[in-house]
Amino acid sequence: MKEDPRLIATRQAALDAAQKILMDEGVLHVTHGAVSKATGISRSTLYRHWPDARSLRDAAFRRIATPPNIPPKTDGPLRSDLRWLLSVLMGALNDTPWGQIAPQVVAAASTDAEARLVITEFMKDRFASVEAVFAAAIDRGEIAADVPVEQLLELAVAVPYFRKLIRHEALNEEWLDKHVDLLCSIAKTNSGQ
Amino acid sequence: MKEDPRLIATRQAALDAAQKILMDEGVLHVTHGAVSKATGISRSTLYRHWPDARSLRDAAFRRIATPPNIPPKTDGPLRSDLRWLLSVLMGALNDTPWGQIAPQVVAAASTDAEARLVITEFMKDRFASVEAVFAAAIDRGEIAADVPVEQLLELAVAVPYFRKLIRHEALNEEWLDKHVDLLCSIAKTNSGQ
DNA sequence: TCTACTATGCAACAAAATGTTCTATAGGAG
DNA sequence: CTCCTATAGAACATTTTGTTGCATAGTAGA
Repeated sequence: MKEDPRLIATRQAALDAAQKILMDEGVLHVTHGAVSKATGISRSTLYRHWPDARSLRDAAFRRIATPPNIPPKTDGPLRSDLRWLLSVLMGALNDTPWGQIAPQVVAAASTDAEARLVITEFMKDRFASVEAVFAAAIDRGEIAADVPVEQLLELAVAVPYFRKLIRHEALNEEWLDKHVDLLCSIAKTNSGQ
Repeated sequence: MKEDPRLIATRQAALDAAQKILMDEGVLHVTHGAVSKATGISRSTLYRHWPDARSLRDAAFRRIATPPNIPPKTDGPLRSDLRWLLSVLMGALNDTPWGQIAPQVVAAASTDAEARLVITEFMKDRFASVEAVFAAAIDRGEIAADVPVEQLLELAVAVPYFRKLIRHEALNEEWLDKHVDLLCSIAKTNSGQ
């Protein structure tokens, strides 16, 4: 049995609006009333879909926070693979809802286990991708087997997040080049410690 | 003319409670009603001090977000100076209200110019401290003059914040040692690029 | 097309949170 | 002791939040 198309349409329109409100005005303003006014959907219908304010906010979070699962390239030289992957991450932070919403999720995570789960899952994927790139480089003998991969992973991902979420500075091609340069340089000189 | 001691006492007690609520339950629960119930101060008095919910929350934020201004040590070897400074930062993130509240400030910053200002000011101080450490090391000839200091600064600060705020992982002595090791190693091998 | 089902809109309602205003009281300053 | 002012408390208006019943309209299936 298929779902009633009206359910789907309502949910979609409501979450679209909730997402926009979340990004533009912050989590405080994501309410049934605000979504109703933005969409024309009646409050009672919204309450039927999401029984209270919290479930509505959670739904908005979860919808945005679904990560685009990106399989890493591991064929080129390390520099090329790394640049491609971080370029995708940069694009996601700059141009997708996730980039705008991440700060709110981060904050929610400090008091909400659900949001914390969203983040750790998301990060696990990120780290796995970057790790695959380094592992391939080690397999190819391009970098030593004993480079501190864990730390490199963290550097690779921490810096773009820090710049974007905390410092509110631009992530652009120029920065990306420098960042990749530094990572490669570390990977190639920091073995055997 | 001095301020009425009752004003001071009320403000302090109220903000103490607001701070605790902010950390324990999140910004959503910082309300005049909640603070009144927690402190015994009447709602009307609280409204006299902070005319609306937003100003109360802002006050709670600003009170916590005041950074402890830490002058860096620049006399020892680089490794020692760096470790001392990052150890203080680690301590602040682990054990002070700032560490618990930072995620909320980060989130607020995405829609609130005031919060954004708090963060950038705070970060400017952090960066200046770390920069002083590197500059001293360059003066002593301990590291080359052309190491990419800007990037090193960012690495030094980004990683602890990322671990704490986003990954919710522990900052401990073991991690600190590794982090400082890596930073020194980068500083000493990455000149002239 | 006809029928049974169900999601929606709407209005009325209850409950709680959010602000406002007034008055009596108590603490602090000179 | 006296004036000033901050607070407590209650009464009140307003907005937000959540609930319920009912008429309407869209959907699926025969």
